[in-house]
Amino acid sequence: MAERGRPRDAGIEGRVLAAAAAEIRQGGYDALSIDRVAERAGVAKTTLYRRWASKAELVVALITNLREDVPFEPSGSPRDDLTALVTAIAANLTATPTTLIADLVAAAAREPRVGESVRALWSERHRAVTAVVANAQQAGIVLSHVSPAVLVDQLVGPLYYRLLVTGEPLTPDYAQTLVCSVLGPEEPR
Amino acid sequence: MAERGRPRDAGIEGRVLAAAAAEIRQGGYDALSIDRVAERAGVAKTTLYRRWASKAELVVALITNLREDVPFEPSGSPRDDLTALVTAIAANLTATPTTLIADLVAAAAREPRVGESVRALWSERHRAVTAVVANAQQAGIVLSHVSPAVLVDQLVGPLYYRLLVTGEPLTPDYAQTLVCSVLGPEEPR
DNA sequence: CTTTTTACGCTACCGTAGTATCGTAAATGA
DNA sequence: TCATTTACGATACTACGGTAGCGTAAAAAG
Repeated sequence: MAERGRPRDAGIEGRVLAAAAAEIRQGGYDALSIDRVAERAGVAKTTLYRRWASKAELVVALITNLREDVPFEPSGSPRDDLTALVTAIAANLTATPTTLIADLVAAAAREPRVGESVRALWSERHRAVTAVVANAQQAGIVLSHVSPAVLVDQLVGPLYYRLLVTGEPLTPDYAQTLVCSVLGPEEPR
Repeated sequence: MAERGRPRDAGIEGRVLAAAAAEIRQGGYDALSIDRVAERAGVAKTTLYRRWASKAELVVALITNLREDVPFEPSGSPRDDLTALVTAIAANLTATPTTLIADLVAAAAREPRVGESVRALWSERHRAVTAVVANAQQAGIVLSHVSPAVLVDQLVGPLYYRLLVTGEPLTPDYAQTLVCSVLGPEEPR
């Protein structure tokens, strides 16, 4: 059962990811050069490619590592929950350089493995939003007969559309408007 | 007023675009090699770069050229119009290789000039959808108080979101569901 | 100790996008 | 005719992502 050959150097992965993080932080996806990352980490390029199949996979691993899980507890008010979730996603998108997201999306479309990783990255939040929408619908707050999955697409999709296609900014205001459009106008208390 | 130096060879642009179209048609964005396009068109690479600043700009010019304007006449029924428009956009997106769209989006995020071109490409349809939504809202068919621009984002954004992020297919059914979600359930006649 | 297996570094290599330089061709203006 | 200006082709170059091959180091199995 034990490993047969020479064991992998345990420090390499961390050093490479640290070097990659330092590079990508100041210049985005394009500025991250595999040669430079390898040199900075004191590692041969071939060794780097033994761990990650492509630059895109390295970046995905990097993002996955940097990601802090935003804990989400339902507050009882679906409207507040949805607003918080959508706003958080929007904030996360604006905090990340657009070119990085775009290049990641492009890599996901090109390489199936990267696509899976990217989708796994977002599935957690996607599920959270879906759950809140489904609850709101069952509670009668959402009047639409449309399935929660579609409503989620209409909450989150516009964020990506604005970011990647129209280039318009993602203000907190906009996130709230999206929620209002799905839930209906806020009722006065 | 007349041009001063040696005039540009009028046939080059067409030959290059034809060669590029032939290459991109069988392999997408990545398969399009500038060197091969230049060789195929019988043109020096430097001449090619004198006309298009980057591979992305060449591809944008290519798409712009290939694009046929889909004429749209309002039918009087906003629901039918919206369904037709959204379905047409979805069909157009699925007909184009996803990697091509993704790479174009990535190039748009990287190079401002490409971004303008890409946005100009879609602005026409975007305006058409906006006009229909605004009319429907004024006619009282759409009950939402949300601005037409946001509703348009919620109609079109999910298409891109599915295509580029979640990877789910864009069925005609889905387009109709999006319209129903915005307009409310269809009323029986 | 010897064989086998895996990891590593190194060098060389391929195809790519894009740039720089240079000689030359084709036009205009004096 | 001659200088100027622009376009073109050709060559060489840089930096990049990614691959192949080789010698060697470190472990386990015999």
